[in-house]
Amino acid sequence: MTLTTAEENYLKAIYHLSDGGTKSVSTNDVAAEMKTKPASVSDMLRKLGDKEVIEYRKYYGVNITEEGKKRALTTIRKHRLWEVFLVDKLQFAWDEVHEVAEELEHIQSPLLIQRLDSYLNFPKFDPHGDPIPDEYGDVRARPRLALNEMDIDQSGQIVAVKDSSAAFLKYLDKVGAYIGARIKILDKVEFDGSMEILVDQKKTLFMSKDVAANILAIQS
Amino acid sequence: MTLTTAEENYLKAIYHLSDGGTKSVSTNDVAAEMKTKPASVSDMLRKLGDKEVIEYRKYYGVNITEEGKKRALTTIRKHRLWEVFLVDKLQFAWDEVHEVAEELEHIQSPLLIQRLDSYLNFPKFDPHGDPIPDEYGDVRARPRLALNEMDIDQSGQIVAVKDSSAAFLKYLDKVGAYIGARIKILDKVEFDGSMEILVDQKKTLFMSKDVAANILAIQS
DNA sequence: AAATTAATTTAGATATAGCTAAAAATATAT
DNA sequence: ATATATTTTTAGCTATATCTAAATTAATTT
Ligand SMILES: [Mn+2]
Ligand SMILES: [Mn+2]
Ligand SMILES: [Mn+2]
Ligand SMILES: [Mn+2]
Repeated sequence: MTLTTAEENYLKAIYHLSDGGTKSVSTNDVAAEMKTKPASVSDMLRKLGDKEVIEYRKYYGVNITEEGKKRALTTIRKHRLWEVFLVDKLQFAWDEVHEVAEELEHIQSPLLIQRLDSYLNFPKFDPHGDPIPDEYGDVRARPRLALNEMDIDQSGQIVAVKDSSAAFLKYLDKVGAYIGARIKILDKVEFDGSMEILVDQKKTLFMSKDVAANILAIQS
Repeated sequence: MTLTTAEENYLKAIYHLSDGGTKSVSTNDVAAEMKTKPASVSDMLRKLGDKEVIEYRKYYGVNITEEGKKRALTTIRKHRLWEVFLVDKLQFAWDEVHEVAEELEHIQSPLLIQRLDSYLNFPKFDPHGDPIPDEYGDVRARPRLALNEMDIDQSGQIVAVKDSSAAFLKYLDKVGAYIGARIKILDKVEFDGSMEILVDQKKTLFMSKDVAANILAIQS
């Protein structure tokens, strides 16, 4: 059973919204994520249910099936491999890749993806620090926590961003935060949750709680 | 005015059938090329006419406009650049690239194509010897002639194939004919037009007129 | 010139993917 | 328990891209 481009996009959204298939997802949530109307989502959920990639009970939201999870992970794998290609080989900035990858992920050719993976040297993470599922859909997820969840004096390393929007990534570029940077929490303001962070043992950075919540790190 | 994927594919077909816009093209010819029905073509020609990429007079076939030519050449440029990428970087065989390129050519991102071109070192020809239009749509076409048009004792170099089907390309691989090979016509059989060709000064190759007609060379 | 054949278009389907407006079901508050 | 609010679905419409069958136009014979 093949999925159309629209169906693949919906399935990927459902996979993300359900936290990898662990929660059920509402029609309205899908509509918001897909920037479309609930009425259109209802139609699509019926179709995805017929194709057995989701379990759909009218009025009670959807759960992704094992088959659906596998399909979604294939699309996510393709999306992230293309992002690596664009950044590593074509010198795209990390804030320029998402939209193009959103198209490239729908190209149908298992050989292409296998060769691309090998050409890129089997990368494990995309330019935003998100893990790339292997060809069987296995994701080796690292334990990550948002900067605003870290305590004063804790050290770590930035490994990913939660928000991949161009606006956010450009802001990170500007202030000098990047994936791989070593960080230490210097201060947390009780009042508004804003933070002071030491980057690479030399640069001090002030950020709002909102920004901190979108930067993920591993502790060391 | 943006074109849909289907419209881009039709326009490319019309461009090829019209020999680069020099001849008008019939509905039936387009239907055959697109492996679809004349009725579907009539519908599409009306749409392409509305978008002014072709000039459409009912019952009298179509001519591609300047704007249409420009659009078609952009799609052809993208198709051929992707073919080079697949062969040069991902080790695809020249008979494996066409279908994937047929999808990749529709990815919308001028930056992507500009970067891809540069990454591939501004190739002038695709893996089948077809010229790659530059970003302004200019094609520097070499004078080429089919092997069956060459005379005994003439020498030259294979520069392209007319037929890019996997079946034909695999056959060429098997007999050892490839783009860049130096050739000399040893014999032509009057009766059926079949030929005897010397490849790279060492290997003798027998081929039917049909095969010879699909191999293009420059004389030397 | 009329008849026949070939090419092309139109009419009326189907399938996908979206929309708005109205109806229905579920959840929440009084 | 009833009323109200929220969520979700259905109905009906639009647009794209295909199809088959019927109608129309153009080209070719006789
Ligand atoms: Mn997508
Ligand atoms: Mn990413
Ligand atoms: Mn195509
Ligand atoms: Mn080619």
